[in-house]
Amino acid sequence: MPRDRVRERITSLDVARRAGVSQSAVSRTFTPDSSVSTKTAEKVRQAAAELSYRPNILARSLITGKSHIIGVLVSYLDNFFYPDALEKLSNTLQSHGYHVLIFMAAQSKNSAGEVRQSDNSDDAAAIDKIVGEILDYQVDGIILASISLSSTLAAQCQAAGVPVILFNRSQSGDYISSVTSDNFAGGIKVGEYLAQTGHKRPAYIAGLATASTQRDREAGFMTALAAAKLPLYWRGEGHYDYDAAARAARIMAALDPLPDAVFIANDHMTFAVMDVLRYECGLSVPDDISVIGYDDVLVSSWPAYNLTTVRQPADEMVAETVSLLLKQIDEGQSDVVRKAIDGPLILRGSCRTQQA
Amino acid sequence: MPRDRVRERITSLDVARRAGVSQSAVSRTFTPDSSVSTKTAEKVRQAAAELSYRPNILARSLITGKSHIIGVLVSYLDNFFYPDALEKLSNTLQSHGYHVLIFMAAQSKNSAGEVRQSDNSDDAAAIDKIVGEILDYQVDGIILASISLSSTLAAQCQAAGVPVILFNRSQSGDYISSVTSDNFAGGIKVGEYLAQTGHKRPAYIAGLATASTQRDREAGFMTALAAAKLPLYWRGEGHYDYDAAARAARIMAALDPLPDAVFIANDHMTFAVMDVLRYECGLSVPDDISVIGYDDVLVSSWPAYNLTTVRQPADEMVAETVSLLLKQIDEGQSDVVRKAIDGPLILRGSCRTQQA
DNA sequence: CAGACGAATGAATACGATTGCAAAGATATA
DNA sequence: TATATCTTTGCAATCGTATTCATTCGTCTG
Repeated sequence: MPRDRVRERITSLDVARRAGVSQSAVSRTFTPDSSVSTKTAEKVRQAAAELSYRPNILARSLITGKSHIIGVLVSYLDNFFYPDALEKLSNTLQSHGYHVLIFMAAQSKNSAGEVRQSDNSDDAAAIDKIVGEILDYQVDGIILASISLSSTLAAQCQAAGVPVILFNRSQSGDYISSVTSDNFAGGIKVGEYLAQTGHKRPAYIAGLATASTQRDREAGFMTALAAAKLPLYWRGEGHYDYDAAARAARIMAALDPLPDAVFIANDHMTFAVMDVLRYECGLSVPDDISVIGYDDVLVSSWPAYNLTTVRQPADEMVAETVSLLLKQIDEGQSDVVRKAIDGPLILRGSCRTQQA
Repeated sequence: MPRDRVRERITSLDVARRAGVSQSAVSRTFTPDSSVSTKTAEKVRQAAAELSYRPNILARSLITGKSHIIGVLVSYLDNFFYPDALEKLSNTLQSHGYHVLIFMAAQSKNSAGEVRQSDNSDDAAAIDKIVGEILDYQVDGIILASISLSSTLAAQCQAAGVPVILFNRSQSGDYISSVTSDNFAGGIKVGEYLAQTGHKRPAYIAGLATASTQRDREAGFMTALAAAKLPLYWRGEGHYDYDAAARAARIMAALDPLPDAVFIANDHMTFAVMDVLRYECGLSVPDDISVIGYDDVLVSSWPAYNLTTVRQPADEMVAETVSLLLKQIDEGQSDVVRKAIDGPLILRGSCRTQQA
């Protein structure tokens, strides 16, 4: 038996009538720091409970101009760093009275297993389109995770008075605030550590060419190698993609002599590399080759990989992102901030610690 | 230099003035299937573009009663099945013109590493509170991923005319629609397969006791074992938690004789079990013990685990969830549907395939 | 007890759109 | 050309709430 098609909503006016007060009184009861006597507030709460009334946030937003919604745009979630960050972002914002409207930038990988290219110019239009949709929802702020923004759209957000923060990516040209780990310093730590531990033939497998994280990590790494007078022995590209990294690893494994260490631009690719080295090539990590990754996602600490890696301090990055965003919301557009948070090199078992 | 604190919004009225038409005309231009001549529509689009005007969705929702927002409540994201499902849900809904407002039910795990208990009665109140918040946003529908709902709140959603769908969990008592894999059938497949392949001492590590997935998988497994006249050799509990599963595995590994096979209620726990067996106990999988999981998340196919497991068909589950939800939204509350989608047993290398 | 002052209240308006309605315009038919 | 029919168009009401303003109420002080 079909139920009422349209259930009429209970409004503040209904509550007002039942409580024998004005609609204003109802509104004030549910608005903090408003002038209501405890007596009428009590009557209103009583009536509201009986009718199971709850204020309509959308109507409220229309008046106040604040939706308490934050738009979060994420390109993909298969790198475990992002679900973790998203969970923390959502929880933190939730505790501040905000909520996350989530948008995905990329389709899932196509069946041919082609490299994902979420940063190229083709997709830039798609990103802009989605950011437009986000703005339609009158969000109070936008967080872009591992995604860049065209300058025209950045300007549009600015014009709309909506603060934008880049999470885990930075953009030098435009004036957008960003929060990242200190990728350059992280790269340096890896380079220095490989030099200290006596590695002689270091290799590098790069991430997505357009990503600032990739550029900075590699630049730091190369800087440290140069300081140690260690030439880079080999370089491959993995585009931050598991399958692409696996292909790069196969090429690397065919080198003679083999590199004695490889730094890979993130953990997600590193899993692919280790799998290929161990299970396709029969090599041992770290006896035949040392492996270092970047991110320190949860899986990296599992014994199957036991990965030496640079930690991205997700908690701090999220805390910083949220506090920055809320500050910009409260104070209006303020100065552009580029925060890079330092993370430690976590020593585990995938990298040889002694001179060979 | 600080910018305008409050940038005045551009409304349909501004556009109307610039285009020399009425405000209604502007609204109609942006409302499909409305009566506007192409000539005025063109003028309006032109003016809108010049002012970079976009309709305010919140205001529109207030009138139409449809927010095009779907509230999605998720308990945690560290089991890889959920980020994957969330990504697919968001993409699918996005392609239908809806967007996902995400809510997290559980805090991140506490530092003591205690078992997460997102289904117990303490948290039930928290869930209800969050669902209340979701309703405040006038969502058009709610999807609960691996979360149950109190009957009082279920009634409240029904009263509010908001359809609710349980994803990957079902609830027999109340009248809420749900979409799951066919967990009972999956359990049977595992039991039959272990029997066929000549295993004699099967063990089981359970998930969260209150979860329907746990109950159904175990029930199916036990049914198949009984049919094959195989007694269950040992049973442990892992609460769908990595660390708890690791503890269970340590207990199991101390048994003499060792079980010759273990079915674990999901892949996430299975990784913990395999890590303990291999790297703490020096056992070989599957030579010393066969291991079968449930979910077939991405990591399960990686060579490091190469897991024999029952696949949960995420694509189909998501497609079914969305189509069911949209149907209920369009047609008003309709009959309660409980969909259980069959998934295959994926044979990989973690389970012995021959008689011992 | 009169006067003053702050708190509490309700009426009215605004937020930015959609939409029913009636008038006006365009097109077709006789 | 006059009439009928179908499209366009603008006016005005509406969605559910916050908030200004004027008013009333209560309390305190001299």
